[in-house]
Amino acid sequence: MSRSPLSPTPSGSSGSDAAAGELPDHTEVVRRFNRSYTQRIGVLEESFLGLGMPLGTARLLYEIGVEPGTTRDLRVRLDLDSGYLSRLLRRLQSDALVTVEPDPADRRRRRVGLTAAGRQAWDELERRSADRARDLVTPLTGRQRARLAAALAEADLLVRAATVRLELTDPTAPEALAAVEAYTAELGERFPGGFEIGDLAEEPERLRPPDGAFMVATSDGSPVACGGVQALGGGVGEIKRMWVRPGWRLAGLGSRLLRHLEGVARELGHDAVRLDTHGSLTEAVAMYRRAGYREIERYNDNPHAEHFFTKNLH
Amino acid sequence: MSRSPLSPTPSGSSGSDAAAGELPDHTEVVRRFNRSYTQRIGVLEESFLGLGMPLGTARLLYEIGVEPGTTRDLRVRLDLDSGYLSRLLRRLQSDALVTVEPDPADRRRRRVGLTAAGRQAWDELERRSADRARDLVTPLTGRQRARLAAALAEADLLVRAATVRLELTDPTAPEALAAVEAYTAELGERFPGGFEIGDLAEEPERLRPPDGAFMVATSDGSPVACGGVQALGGGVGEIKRMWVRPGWRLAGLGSRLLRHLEGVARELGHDAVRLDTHGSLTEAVAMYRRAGYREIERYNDNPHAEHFFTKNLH
DNA sequence: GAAACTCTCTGACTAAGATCAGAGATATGT
DNA sequence: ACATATCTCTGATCTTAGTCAGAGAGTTTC
Repeated sequence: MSRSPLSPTPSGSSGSDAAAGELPDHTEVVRRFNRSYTQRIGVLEESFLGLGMPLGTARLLYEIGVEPGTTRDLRVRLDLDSGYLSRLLRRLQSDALVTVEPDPADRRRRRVGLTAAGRQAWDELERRSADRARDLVTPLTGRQRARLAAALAEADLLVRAATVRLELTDPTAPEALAAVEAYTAELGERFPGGFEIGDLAEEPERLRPPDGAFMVATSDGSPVACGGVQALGGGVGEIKRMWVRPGWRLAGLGSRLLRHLEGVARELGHDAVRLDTHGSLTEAVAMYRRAGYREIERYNDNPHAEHFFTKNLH
Repeated sequence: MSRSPLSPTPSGSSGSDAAAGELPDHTEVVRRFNRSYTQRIGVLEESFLGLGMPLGTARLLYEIGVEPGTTRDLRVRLDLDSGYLSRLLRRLQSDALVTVEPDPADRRRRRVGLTAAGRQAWDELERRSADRARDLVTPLTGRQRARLAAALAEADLLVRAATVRLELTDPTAPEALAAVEAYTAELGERFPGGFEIGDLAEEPERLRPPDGAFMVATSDGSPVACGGVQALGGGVGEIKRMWVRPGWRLAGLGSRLLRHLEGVARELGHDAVRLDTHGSLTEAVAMYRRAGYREIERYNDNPHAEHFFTKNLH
C-alpha cells in the first residue's frame, strides 16, 4: 500500500497520488499544508497558554480585549454555555482582569470590560502571538520572508473567498442595505458629478421572491459582495446591483456571484438575463465577456449605463 | 498606504501595527493568516470528531494508521505520557481497532498495528479529512484552485524550511550517518562511474569538538541537510560534506546551513574557510559565489573536486 | 399589574486530558 | 551474576471543558 499522501518530505513524492488521468482538485496540497502547518505552528491557541490561565479563559480574555461587550455578545461570539461563561468571567474577575457591571440599558445584562491589569494581560497575549509569528519568520532570509508573506496573503485571500457564504437576503435587511450603501459609496467616488440610483428599499418586492432575489455575501460580518435578479418580463431576467468589494475582486468572487445569480434566474424561470454597466468599470465589463455575455443595444434608459449585455441561460 | 495591499477587509485595526519606518518583517501577514485560517478551517482536528471516540483517541488511531510502530514511537511522535498512552491504547484495543503485541526484538516494548476494523476506521478519518479539504476548495474555480495550491505549497515549503532545526550531531550518530548516506547516494547517481568518499566514521574526531563540528538538519525525523567543519591548520577551516536534500534547495536551506557553518568555524577560531566541489553541482557553485566565496587554486588532491573556494570570516 | 419572556447565575454532574509515583517485566553493561 | 537502566502498565489524582436544570432578577406585552 502506498505511502500516506501526507508524507513528510517536500520532494515530490506526494505528487504521484493524483492518478494520471484525473483532474487535479488540489485537496492533497491543502491537506498536506494543514497537517504540516498545524503541527509546526500549533495554531493560534498555543500562544494563549503559559499565562497561568487555562486556554478557555485566555481565549475569553482575548475576545474581551478585541471588543468589549455584554456577556450575551461574548456568549454568541465564542459559542459558550451561559453557565460556563459565568464561571470563566468570575475567574477573570477574581484575578482583577475584567470588570463586570450591569448594563444600564438592560439591567439583566452585564457589560464586560478589561481592567488595567486585564489590558496588560491582553497585551501579553498579543505579544506572545506576535512572537510566535516572528519566530516562524526569523530563520528565513528577507527574500524568503517576502515569498512566504506573499504566499500566505494569496492563500488567505483565496481561502476567505472560498469560505464566503452567499445568502439570499431580503432587500430591506440591514446587511443588504449595508452592501448597497458600500456599492453606491464606491460609485459616488467614481462619478464625482453626483450619482443617484434608486433606493434599494423603494421597490423591494421586485428583488424578493417570488419575482426576484437578492444575494449578499458577508465575511467576518461585513458585506463583501451583493447582487440581485429581477424580472423584465417575457422570460428575461435582469441582474442588478452587482458589486464586489475592491480587495476581493482578484479572488474571482465576482464570477462566482454572477454564476450563482444566473442559477437563481434560471430557477425563477427566466431563459435569459440582461444587465447594464458603466464603461469605466472595465474589470466588470471584462468579467461579463469572460462569463459568456455578449453586448447588445441599450434596453433601458439608465443614464449611468453605457454597456448592455445579455446571456442565454440554456 | 499602511494597509496591506492584499487586505480584503477594511478592518484596519490589525494593519496599523507595523509602524511606517520599520522594515517589514511580515509577522502581521502570518498572524492574519493564522487567525483567519484557523477560524475558517478549524484545523485538521475537527474532522477527527464524530467517530464516537474522543479527539485524543482518534488522533492516536490516525497516527498508528499513518505508520504503525512500537508504543515508544507513538509516545515520542505524539508527545504523550506513557500512562495516558497505555489507557488510550487499551480503549482502542477493547474496540478491536488495534492489535498490541510484544516486540520480538525487545520484549519490553509493544508493537501496535491496526486491525481490519481499525483500518476501516482510519479510512473513515482520512475520508473526513479529505472531505473537509475538498469543501474548502470546491467553491473555487479551476484557476483559483491552482493558485491556492501553488500558494499553499510555497508556504508549506518555506514553513518547513523555517522550522528545520540545525543540530550539532556526532559524526557517528545514526542521524549523521543517514544524512551522509543520502548524500553519497545522490552523488553516486550523478557519477555513475562509481563514487568513493571516505566513510564519515573513519576519522570522526576531525568533525567533532573540539577540532570540528558536524551539523544535521532533520524534518519529521528524516535528514534534510548536513554539513561539517574541520580544521586545515593555520587558522583555516574546511567545510565538508555539505548536502541539502533536493526538494529543499529552493527554500534557501543551503545558504542558511552555510551561514551557520561559517559561524561555527569562527567559534572554532578559524579566520577563513575553504571548500571544494564538483563542477556539475552548478546550484552549489552558484550558491557559494552568492555567499561571498571566491574561487582559488586546488588546495587538495580530492579527485572528485574541480572547484575550490575560500571565504574570509572577518 | 399579571403573564410571558429574557438573561445571568448557581449547583450538580460528566467526560476528557493530563500528570505522577511506583510495580513489574525485560534488557544491558561490567 | 549483579546492578542499573529501560519500558509499559496500574492506580490515584487533578484540572479543564462542557452540559443541564432551575432559581432569581429584570423586561416586555397585553
